[in-house]
Amino acid sequence: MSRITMPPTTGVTRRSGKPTLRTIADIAGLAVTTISRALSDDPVINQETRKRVREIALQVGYSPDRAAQRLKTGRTNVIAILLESHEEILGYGTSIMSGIAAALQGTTYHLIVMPNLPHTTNIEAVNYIMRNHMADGLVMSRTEPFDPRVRLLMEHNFPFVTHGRTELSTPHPYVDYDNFTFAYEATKRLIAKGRRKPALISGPMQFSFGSHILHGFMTAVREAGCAYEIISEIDLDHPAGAIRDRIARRHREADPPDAFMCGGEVCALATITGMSDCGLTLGVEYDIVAKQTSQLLSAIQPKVETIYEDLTATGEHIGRILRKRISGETDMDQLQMLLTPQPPFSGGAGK
Amino acid sequence: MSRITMPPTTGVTRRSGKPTLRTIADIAGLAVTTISRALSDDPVINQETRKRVREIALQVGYSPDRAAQRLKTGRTNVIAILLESHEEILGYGTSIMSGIAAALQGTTYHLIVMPNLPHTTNIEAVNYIMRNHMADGLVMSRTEPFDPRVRLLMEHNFPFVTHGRTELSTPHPYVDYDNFTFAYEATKRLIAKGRRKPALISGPMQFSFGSHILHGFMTAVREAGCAYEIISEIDLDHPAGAIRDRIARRHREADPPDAFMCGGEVCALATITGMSDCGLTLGVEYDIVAKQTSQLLSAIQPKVETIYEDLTATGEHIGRILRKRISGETDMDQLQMLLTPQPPFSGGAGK
DNA sequence: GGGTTAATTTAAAACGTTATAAACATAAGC
DNA sequence: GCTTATGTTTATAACGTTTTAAATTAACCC
Repeated sequence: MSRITMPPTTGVTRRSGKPTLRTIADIAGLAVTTISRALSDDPVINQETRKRVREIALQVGYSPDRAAQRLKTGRTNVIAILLESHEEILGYGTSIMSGIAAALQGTTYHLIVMPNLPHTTNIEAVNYIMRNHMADGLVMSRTEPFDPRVRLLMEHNFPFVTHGRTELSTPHPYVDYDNFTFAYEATKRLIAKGRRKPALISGPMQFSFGSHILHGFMTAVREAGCAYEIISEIDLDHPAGAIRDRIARRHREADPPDAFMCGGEVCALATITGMSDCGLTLGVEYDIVAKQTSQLLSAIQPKVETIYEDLTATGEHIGRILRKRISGETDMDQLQMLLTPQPPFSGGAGK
Repeated sequence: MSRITMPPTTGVTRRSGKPTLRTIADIAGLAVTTISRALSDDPVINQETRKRVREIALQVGYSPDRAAQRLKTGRTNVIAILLESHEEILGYGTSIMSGIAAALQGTTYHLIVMPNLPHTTNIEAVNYIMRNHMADGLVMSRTEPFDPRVRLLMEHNFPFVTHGRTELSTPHPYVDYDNFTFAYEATKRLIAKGRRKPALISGPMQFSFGSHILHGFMTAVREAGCAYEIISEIDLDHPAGAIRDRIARRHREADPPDAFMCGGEVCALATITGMSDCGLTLGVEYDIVAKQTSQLLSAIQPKVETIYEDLTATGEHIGRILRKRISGETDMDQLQMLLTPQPPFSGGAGK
């Protein structure tokens, strides 16, 4: 019996035209292993060989098979973002995603969307992603002070970045907008305009940003020693119609506010409409300062003063930080970022 | 030399705790192949065996390794959506994505986002996705009458669904909103209110929906035999500020329009503001009919009449049709869908 | 010129799955 | 008791990559 072994199937009959490492190996007359190492620029491979292999790869239009890499290495090269349904307004989700995608541009990472469907809880989605290794890292928003998702992720040492801080004792990667300073400065502006009684339409209190806004607002009104009000029954998550009605109703009761601190553009528009229902004019009988995340409000209602939050930039930071975290960074100073509202305040970003 | 072969590594020492087919095989005392077939409910496997294997799988929390499946079968189980940067407003992208994700719920498909970064052309992104087999199917919006992306995809027989129709001679899968009927009925409403000269703020003409809107508008004004105007210099893609300024400027010139057909909520708000700059009141000196895609406009300005387009439902249809297409459906009647504006018009959906 | 070391390349195995073809019982036909 | 059929299970190979360990070549030293 002949002992001569035929070489394994040579790269002639592939199932599709797509070039693989073997294609390059056949052309270069080298082994598949060598090609693999050359392309990952392993210094153990001769400098010249590496160059030649790179050139052939470029020429045949090689790009590595993600499934094979993932199977072998256990890394998915995927970043997942948990999308919430009430983020559909004014492009919050899309802006953040564009930013993340921009930060991922030029890397091997792809962005996949895990929408939070009504009947799935958030924590289930997180569990699912971890258990099935759907991604190498995760992005979440709407963090709660003692967010159970964050706890779970940290327990499993799974890389993630939150948009928003928590109050958990163990530090974790985050990117956040300084909503305290935003609310503080916004409220001070209302008071500086000579308004007597500013009112707050707050974020939902179960989320961190809600209490940051509240805290900023309260600090400003206490410093000024003026009257204030926290509008009851509604928050930023309520539909515009509900906010509008509530504001109008409030005005018809005793001692109404004459200034509003709004955490979002929709909220500001709804407030203006509610006041207008009562015959009041913005800039005359009352003022508003709002957070701006798109170009809509300032174009429609320039009389609303705004403080800008750049969500696309936020997304870029999130993407960059998540990459750092995945590649092993543990120094929290490198993994946390607090974005300060822009001028006329303390301009620029940085922790 | 002994000819006895040791059985291949048994599933005792895995690299992680994650159960695989081998885990189940070891427990059941069957071969890996059998498990694979049993789980795919292959009738060649004994009914009882199938049941037993399913139970074990459930018990150990098995879920198949997507990378391995993908490597073996060549199918990615991924749907990609091409995201455009100007879709960031009012949650267009997020709504569509939620809808698609809902249609994908319960299947093995994941949704990945391919953002169209400024320096990448759309056609490059399509090419990239096809060449690298990044997905089994693609979703695109903002179709042009002779969309080169659609041509390319059809040439390669790559499954896709567009949001919007083309005028290409070869039919292809799409989901579209009937913008002709929308514009026609909207314009008729303006005329029915006794308005003398309706004006159109059109979509960008390079896109199919722009010309559908124009056509609907023109049909209505010609039937009525009334004066009309197509506002020059701006379209729906312009920022709210630009639309506002243009509308105000136009009003100060000769023979201004007294009614507006707006293709979007932002456009309607900008128009109202522009007119308000000239001291005019909606519902008194002029009227607007607009397309509604969120709850914002109707809450803020109930005096604007709207016709609703449900983008999440659109996304669901897109998802369902793409699945059909991927699983081999070729009957175009099953793969095309035109959504008709809701009551008081011809209500309901259907081609 | 044998022995050691360094530089470079390579063979073989493995990741978890599925497709192909073969093996194994059991029953039926004559 | 031999084939033929049928129902059920299995071994083997393959998808394209990376990792481990081994092989090959070149260079250098006494």
